[in-house]
Amino acid sequence: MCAARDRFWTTGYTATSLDDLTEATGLGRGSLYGAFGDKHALFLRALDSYCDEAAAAIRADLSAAGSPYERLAVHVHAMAAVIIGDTEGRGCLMAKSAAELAGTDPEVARRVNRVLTEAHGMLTECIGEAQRAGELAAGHDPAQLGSLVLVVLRGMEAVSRCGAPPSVIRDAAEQVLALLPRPADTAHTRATATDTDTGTDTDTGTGTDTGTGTDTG
Amino acid sequence: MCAARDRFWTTGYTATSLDDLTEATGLGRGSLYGAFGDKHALFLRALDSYCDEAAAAIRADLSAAGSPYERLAVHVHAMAAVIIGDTEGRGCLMAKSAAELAGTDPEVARRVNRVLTEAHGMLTECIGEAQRAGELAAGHDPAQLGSLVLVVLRGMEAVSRCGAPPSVIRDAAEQVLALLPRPADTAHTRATATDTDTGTDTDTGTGTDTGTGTDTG
DNA sequence: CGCATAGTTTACCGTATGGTCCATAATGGG
DNA sequence: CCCATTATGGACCATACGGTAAACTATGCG
Repeated sequence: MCAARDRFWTTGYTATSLDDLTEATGLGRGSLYGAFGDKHALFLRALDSYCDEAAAAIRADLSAAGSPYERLAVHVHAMAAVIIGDTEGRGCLMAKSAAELAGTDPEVARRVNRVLTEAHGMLTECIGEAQRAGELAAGHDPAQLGSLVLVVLRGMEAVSRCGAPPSVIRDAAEQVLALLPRPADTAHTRATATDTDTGTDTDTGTGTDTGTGTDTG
Repeated sequence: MCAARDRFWTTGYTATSLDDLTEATGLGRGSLYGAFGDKHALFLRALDSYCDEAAAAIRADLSAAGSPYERLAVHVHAMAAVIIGDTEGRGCLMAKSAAELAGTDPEVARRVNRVLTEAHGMLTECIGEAQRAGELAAGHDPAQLGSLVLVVLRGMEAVSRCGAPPSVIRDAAEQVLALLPRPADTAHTRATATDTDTGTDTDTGTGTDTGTGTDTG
């Protein structure tokens, strides 16, 4: 089924034919129908698999060792690195499926929305923890900041698909982390902390999490 | 050709058949081929039209009356309002085309990239002006902040297509504007300015620019 | 071993697809 | 008016499409 998923990922649902799928999987038509029912059901299975992995990767990043803010920064930089490293321009199956099908296929829309909602929840939780730990300023709604980070993560993927150079993606990742509000009593150290964090997290993200985040696209 | 564009916009390129196009346009097949050459050429014409309008709408927003920061805020809120108002979930033809075709069709990739690059330039220019006018803090690279705003704009569209509720889009728009760095000597008035701007710009964006931005999707 | 069941391959099906071609209609110029 | 050219509609084309059915192969049980 991984071969089928990859084919849908590269070519899109509508433009992937049954001949494409038999070729990719090495199975005959009857076998594909026997195992999966029909093209649409196979596609949903592939999408489910991808979405599960994407959610798990986010969860892993945001549950890892380190302080809440560090985890958040590692995740954002890892996502940026994955997007930048996607030199074949395949993008993200979830986003591409949403673009192609969410308006006409409620099954796709529902699956994609589930992952997005889950991601928003995890980001919000992590930001809330960072606030309680004193890494980020309290007094801002963590769900609102979570919305911003979520939108940036999705936006990096979207601009990459539109041919944006790596610098745009890297800059957006760095800037959103740098601009999250710090506690007021560290206002003077803010510039220093920003520089330190940027350097540290960029390196960590690139080296540690590229593999984990590969499937997130 | 507007009818053809709308059909491609709703259904996607591959899934829109020639029968769909003859129905939408009221023209026979021979006429469509006579006027446009083939399906792909018609699609590129539709995409060109859409991209030109999108770029013009951004230009209009960022060239309008008002201070540079106000213009930026108006644009971001207008885009958020358009996205939130897209209750049919049609999304943005440019983004959907990039998702469906940019990986396999260089003509599409080039067109989409042109608009994105142009938008980045306009945002960067506007942010630079806001810095020189003292509305935003100097000392940050305007291109980097432009990247962030661009990514947020594209990300709002992307999450909307994934079924995000209006609050996520609204919050992301408000937060990115609120978090752009202010001049250091207005740090105390920052909270006040943020509240004032949020209220003013939300209203202005909804009322003034919804129409202009409609085509941006 | 034989038999029943499940899995597989592949030819075939009816329908859909983008594009072509031709008869007809519309338009403009002499 | 007539004639030449262009535009149009729609029938038709060859090919592609998702799905089905039948023949064959593999597997497990008595």
